[in-house]
Amino acid sequence: MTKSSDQQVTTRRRIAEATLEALRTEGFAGATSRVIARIGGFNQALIFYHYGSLENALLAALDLTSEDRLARYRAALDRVGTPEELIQVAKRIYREDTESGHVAVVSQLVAGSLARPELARGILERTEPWIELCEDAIRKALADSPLEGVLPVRELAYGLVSYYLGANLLTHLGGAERTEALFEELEKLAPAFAQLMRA
Amino acid sequence: MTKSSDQQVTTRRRIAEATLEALRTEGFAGATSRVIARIGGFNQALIFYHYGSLENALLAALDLTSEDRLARYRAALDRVGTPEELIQVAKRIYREDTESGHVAVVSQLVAGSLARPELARGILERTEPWIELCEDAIRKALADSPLEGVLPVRELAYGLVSYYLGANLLTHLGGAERTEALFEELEKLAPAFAQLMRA
Amino acid sequence: MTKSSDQQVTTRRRIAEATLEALRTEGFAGATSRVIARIGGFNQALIFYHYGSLENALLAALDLTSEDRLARYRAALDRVGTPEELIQVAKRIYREDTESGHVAVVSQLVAGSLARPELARGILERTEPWIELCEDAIRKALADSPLEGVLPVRELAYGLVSYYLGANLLTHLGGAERTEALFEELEKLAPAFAQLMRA
Amino acid sequence: MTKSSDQQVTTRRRIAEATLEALRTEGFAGATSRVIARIGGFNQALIFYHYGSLENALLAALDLTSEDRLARYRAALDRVGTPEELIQVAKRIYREDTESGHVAVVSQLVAGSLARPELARGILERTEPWIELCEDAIRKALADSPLEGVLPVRELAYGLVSYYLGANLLTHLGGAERTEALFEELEKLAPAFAQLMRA
DNA sequence: TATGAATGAGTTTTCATTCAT
DNA sequence: GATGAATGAAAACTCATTCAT
Repeated sequence: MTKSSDQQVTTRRRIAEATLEALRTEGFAGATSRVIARIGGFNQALIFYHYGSLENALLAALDLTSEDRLARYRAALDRVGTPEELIQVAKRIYREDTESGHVAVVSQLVAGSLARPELARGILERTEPWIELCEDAIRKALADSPLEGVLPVRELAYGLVSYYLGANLLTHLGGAERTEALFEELEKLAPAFAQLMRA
Repeated sequence: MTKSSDQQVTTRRRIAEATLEALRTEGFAGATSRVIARIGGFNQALIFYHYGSLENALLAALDLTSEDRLARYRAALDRVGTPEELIQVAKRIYREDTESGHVAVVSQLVAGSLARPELARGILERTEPWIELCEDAIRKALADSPLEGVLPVRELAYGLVSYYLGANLLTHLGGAERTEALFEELEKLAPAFAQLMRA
Repeated sequence: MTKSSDQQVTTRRRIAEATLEALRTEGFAGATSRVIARIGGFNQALIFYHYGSLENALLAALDLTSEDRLARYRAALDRVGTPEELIQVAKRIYREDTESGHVAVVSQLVAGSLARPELARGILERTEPWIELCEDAIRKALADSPLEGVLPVRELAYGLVSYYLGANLLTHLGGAERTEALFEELEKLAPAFAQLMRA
Repeated sequence: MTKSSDQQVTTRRRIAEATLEALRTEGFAGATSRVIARIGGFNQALIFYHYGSLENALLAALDLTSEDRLARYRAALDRVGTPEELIQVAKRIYREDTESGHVAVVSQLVAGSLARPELARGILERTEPWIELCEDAIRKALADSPLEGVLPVRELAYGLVSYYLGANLLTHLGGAERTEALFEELEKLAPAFAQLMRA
């Protein structure tokens, strides 16, 4: 790899990181080229030089955080065997995501993209791997149970992703504890559910 | 009631209605004071005279649509007795909301409020009656079943509202059929679930 | 007329005048909203409030100078009887236009509109009365001569307007004396031409 | 000539050609360094390395097309003897120029240079050979006629160039047929004019 | 009560040009 | 000789809001 392409990679990444930071701290409406440039310490025009448009930079920021989270979750799911464990992992993921700001960024982008068809398309594409992740999770949890083959896995996975998005939105409106409470209750119910599944 | 206060009520309502229409047709980002004034056929400044800020007008628009829908849903739920019926009602509500544009407005507002704490607070407050509605619905569906008193009604209700919000967001990003598909599958499963409940 | 509509007229006019001044002193490329606002002593946004777009303001400026000049020329032509007088009037018009900056503005706009179809349309429309003016002039000069009915008046008029535009462009590139020289020579030839016409 | 200077010539020419193409297809306003570089398949900075500024590159493009056209027209004029033929040649030249895009480029440059004194100077210089061409043409058409020595050849030549420029501008604003119509009429009149000249 | 006019601050994007390599 | 990266300055336009009337 030559020096210049090295540098390009670095700069592109710096821009994506600044964009991510802007989304985290200022939200979608605040992630303007000016703000991103100030955060990253570079010229506004650099964003357009490297990404062509703000929207592309926003998608790059989304990729930055998503790829990292996806990898982590896949690893976590590999160690999951029972429904109880699944709920626990889901709860941990939600916490981690909330604390790291990942979900904040995702929900900001999803919400903000409502008015921008181009951006919406990019985001919809990026939803796919998450739905697949959920599918795998559900499939694993149901394996060797009487529910295997009965529940509509693909649709439930889509429902889970929908729920996550909505929960994040509400969390940001100020409903964090209530989402936590739901997890707590589900955790309590999990053993009963597991028993049911074995029957 | 004097004539002037009469007229004030009327004007306030006209503004709220124009705001609602703007949200429906142009989305949150397009619901600017200029657009609202054009739709309603009045002066931009009137919005600020009557509501003090755009955000308040947006909340008034939300109230306008919410009160109407809430009343309708309460009536629908009064006639629900079984889980099967509940699912059917939920599906019908989702369809109606989607077609009427109500959910579009709600999700636009929730999404748009992410960056505006003032607006976010107002919207969170207005979530409460919807959660209560869901609570009642769940409670009714579980009545006289072995699950009564076992499932965490309040938390599940919050989860349902979260899901609705997320589903709407994804619907607007272009995932309408998939949400429909989930409802179809749940409808098929409802009888089995009802039977389970009776055991 | 109410005060407010009075004021509106005044402000619209102030904007058009500032735009005209900007065209005169800074040329088409320099007639930006910022420059116009600085010249007129008002806010940039005011231009868009009153005219919707920069192009409309530019056309308003064109109208401002054109209407005035057209009226003047019509009056001058009313007093013209012979070809000699016509040439003299044409020469005087060219001088006045050059000195007043009218032709500078027109050629700037015509030139600048090459890249802007919307603007070009507006300008083309405004060419019509000038072509008609030339038609009248030619027709009058040929009246009762053997050339009457022989020369293609309408086409020649269009040719004259074309020439004026080109001459102005070249004048601004630095060729003023040469255009003047042509007028001088034509003036000398006019008597011979007049005599020819009577034959 | 060394290899490197050979290559330099080639590159300079490639740049000028790309600039010409940009002027032809995108107009003056669209002939930006970015566009030129894209068309030519080289780096933006190369333009400045070889020509110092965009304006110089634009002038080089003008030279490229002008030299070619000039040579062609000189050849055409060599075969012209009568006024009838002259009009025909003029008409053909106008058509060819319009179709080849040459006049588009010239008028774009003249128009665009209004606001740039440096560019204007360069373009004015390049007008000279065209005026001379017209002078030769007129002189030839008048040879051995009673008008020889009477008409102001140099001034008329300048007038013709002015007219050509203006006609091109108007053609681009949308008045192509009208310029054509003038040529048609002049063609019809040419025989009468020729006869007059012989008298 | 209602409005037209006005504005400061902001938006995304583009430009010609420079510079280190 | 050639290039990718970078930038300051500027463009047209929009916004929520204010204010005098």
